Amino acid sequence: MGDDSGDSGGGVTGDGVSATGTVGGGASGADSTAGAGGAHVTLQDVARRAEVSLATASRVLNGTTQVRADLRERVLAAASELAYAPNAHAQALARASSHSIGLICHDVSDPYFAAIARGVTRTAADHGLLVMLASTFRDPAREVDYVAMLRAQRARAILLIGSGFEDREWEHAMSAELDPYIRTGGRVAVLSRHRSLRVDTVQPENREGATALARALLDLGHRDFAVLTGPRALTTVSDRLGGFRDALTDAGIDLPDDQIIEESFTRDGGYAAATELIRRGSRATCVFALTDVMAIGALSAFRDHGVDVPGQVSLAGFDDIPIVRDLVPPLTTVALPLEELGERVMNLALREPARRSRVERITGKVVLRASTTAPRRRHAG
Amino acid sequence: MGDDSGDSGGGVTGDGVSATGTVGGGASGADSTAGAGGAHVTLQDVARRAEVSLATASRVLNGTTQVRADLRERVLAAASELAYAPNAHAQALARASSHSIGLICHDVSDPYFAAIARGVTRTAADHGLLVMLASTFRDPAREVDYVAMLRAQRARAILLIGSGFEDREWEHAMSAELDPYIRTGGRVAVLSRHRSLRVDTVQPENREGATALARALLDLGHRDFAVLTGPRALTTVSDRLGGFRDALTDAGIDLPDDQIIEESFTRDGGYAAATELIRRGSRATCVFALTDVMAIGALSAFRDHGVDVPGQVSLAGFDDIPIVRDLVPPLTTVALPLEELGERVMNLALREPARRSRVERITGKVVLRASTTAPRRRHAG
DNA sequence: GCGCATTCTGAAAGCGCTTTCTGCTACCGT
DNA sequence: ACGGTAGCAGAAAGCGCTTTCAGAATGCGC
Repeated sequence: MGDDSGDSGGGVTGDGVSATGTVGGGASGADSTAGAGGAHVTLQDVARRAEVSLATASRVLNGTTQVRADLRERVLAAASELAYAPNAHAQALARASSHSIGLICHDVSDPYFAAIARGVTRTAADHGLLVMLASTFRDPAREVDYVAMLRAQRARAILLIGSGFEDREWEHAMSAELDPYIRTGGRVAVLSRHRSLRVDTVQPENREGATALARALLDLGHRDFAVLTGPRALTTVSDRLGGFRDALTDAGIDLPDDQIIEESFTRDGGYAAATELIRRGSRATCVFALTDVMAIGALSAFRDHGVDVPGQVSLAGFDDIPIVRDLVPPLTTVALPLEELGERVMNLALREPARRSRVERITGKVVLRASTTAPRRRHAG
Repeated sequence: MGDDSGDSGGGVTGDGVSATGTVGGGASGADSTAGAGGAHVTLQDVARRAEVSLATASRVLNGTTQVRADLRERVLAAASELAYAPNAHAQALARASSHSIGLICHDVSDPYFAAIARGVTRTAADHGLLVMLASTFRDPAREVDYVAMLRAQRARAILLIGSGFEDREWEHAMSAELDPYIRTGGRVAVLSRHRSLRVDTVQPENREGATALARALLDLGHRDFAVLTGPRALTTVSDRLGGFRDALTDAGIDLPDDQIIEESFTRDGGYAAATELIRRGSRATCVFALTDVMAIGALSAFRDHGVDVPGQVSLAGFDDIPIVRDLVPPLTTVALPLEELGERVMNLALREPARRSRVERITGKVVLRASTTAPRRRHAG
């Protein structure tokens, strides 16, 4: 009875399946038991077959208490012969706790979220947790709905990965869901700034990152800038835009409103914004796209319109999603350790709740690549 | 009693929260009820507060039966005042069905899976379902474990998105989990070919797609090919490689074994494979990477080693992940409607189970882009 | 060989919800 | 005004599991 079935936590039988072979008997598989539209095998069935009580069967499968070796064997054998799978709902109900966590992001297929989700799922797996993934497709209302669903699921933790909205009504609705969840022991952690949510936070230093980027671009000699931005209501937008603008102001440089183009936070949004910029005949020598994803779209737009990057205009992004290394030219950006961000926010949610909310600040690192150079000549208006 | 709270399905209270204001009383919010580490609000609590029976409260919240208007009001009010969230586990237990589906892929952060996951989550959301996402990180054992977990969760359906493994032991272990799941009413749908799994399938025509691609490349004038491939045990690999090779063979052209480089199915795998190809001094004028993701790595490797694409060597991929439009040069590939694939596999799983497993074949479309041209000159060994 | 401490097993009470099943009230036709 | 029939509320029996509690079996010391 050494180290076998050290089955920590999960209670998943899985590994027992192939052990069936050790049971002497005939070749009768599981098929001798259940018919076509068979009902679920319950712990009761297992107990009956092993000729033990329900309690004993439960104890064996959970390793709660020591159980006499022969009974133990019988239960394990019965469970695997019947291909028993515990009903997680019944377990969750009886134990008043579940093995899943909720992850809410804007869009899984966005490389930014995908990278973070990777960190989250990996970490969750290390703890035997299952991730319930929700994509809001950038609809605030849907975000609230999902929190309600996850609350109903008694998710052990809820992770909000998307940027917060600066919107009174939304904040109110969100709090109305989150507060009772937290009050009953739910854990919440968010990535990026959420104005009014008093929860544990992993906070990329968007403002500082954008400032540092602006300085680096100023150092390259740029004086005329344009910014491709997402919806103003997102905290990420106001932080990055604010930090960038402030750095310019400090350097005595103005960022005219007509050089700030607002579009959706997507590749196509970036494409549209850059196209609009070209249409307006911008004199900017350097364009800052608030996210790499937008920058990718912008890069293609410039290429399609015969604007050379960085020859005619320099382009910078933010996030350092993996793909930007492979672009031509490789993109200057503010690097965030995305996968680690996911890992941290997961760990934060798993840690003992603190008296007051914790904030982990993550510093972005400016990475200058070939998409930015010193301005050669004015980009003719 | 018109169209308000038409609360179809979900039973999520959410929207009721702000209605609290209509109750005349004092400013006492929910805080008058629960303390700090408060217990969960149960339906019983709601019923008590509304002075109705448990059954009535349940009926109101589910819209099962008509309930007298005043009682109905009282229940709704009580629920929102208490910020009641039904316990999904208890519901799942009582109803013997749940609102979640399982999605198993290799790695969410791979654009191929991310795009498919997007289609799946969108479709799932349309049906009020929550997606439990599992990334196996390409570990077959983990894949089986996840099926066990999802089975325990009584997921309404399990979607296997990754390629199947051609491995007896794995197939056996997988069937051992899947068979009982299906037998008890679980729905399983897979994307890509799984040799021994008799389940509903959305099947991209990998073989045919690769054949068509090969023909197109032959038409361009290429005669010397190399292939960058993933692990041979994946059905996707054997199908695409097989189809490609067959087309060459039909044209009387040999694909030497040393021109087939096996690496992991990732961007870095593609990079490594292309680097190895260069090291070997290949005379291939055209390289086929079995996936776009590998092709992206290969493209960067060629660039880093000063090999011009398509000048010195043409490069083609497979899948048409969104980003390939933005590469330089844009990648020739076999386009698969990825998001639609996710949608289809989800719908397949949701449809009434059929007597025998259905197979939806999806034809890939060869898209020639700038990464392939006619061979100019032999790529010097 | 007896009493007591020590395991280990089994019976049973929930966990929070749905859903019969039963019983009531109120309304209809005549 | 009366029987009949909807229509609706409440009691209670589960759903499948965990876990206390009490009881049975084992081992020990003396």
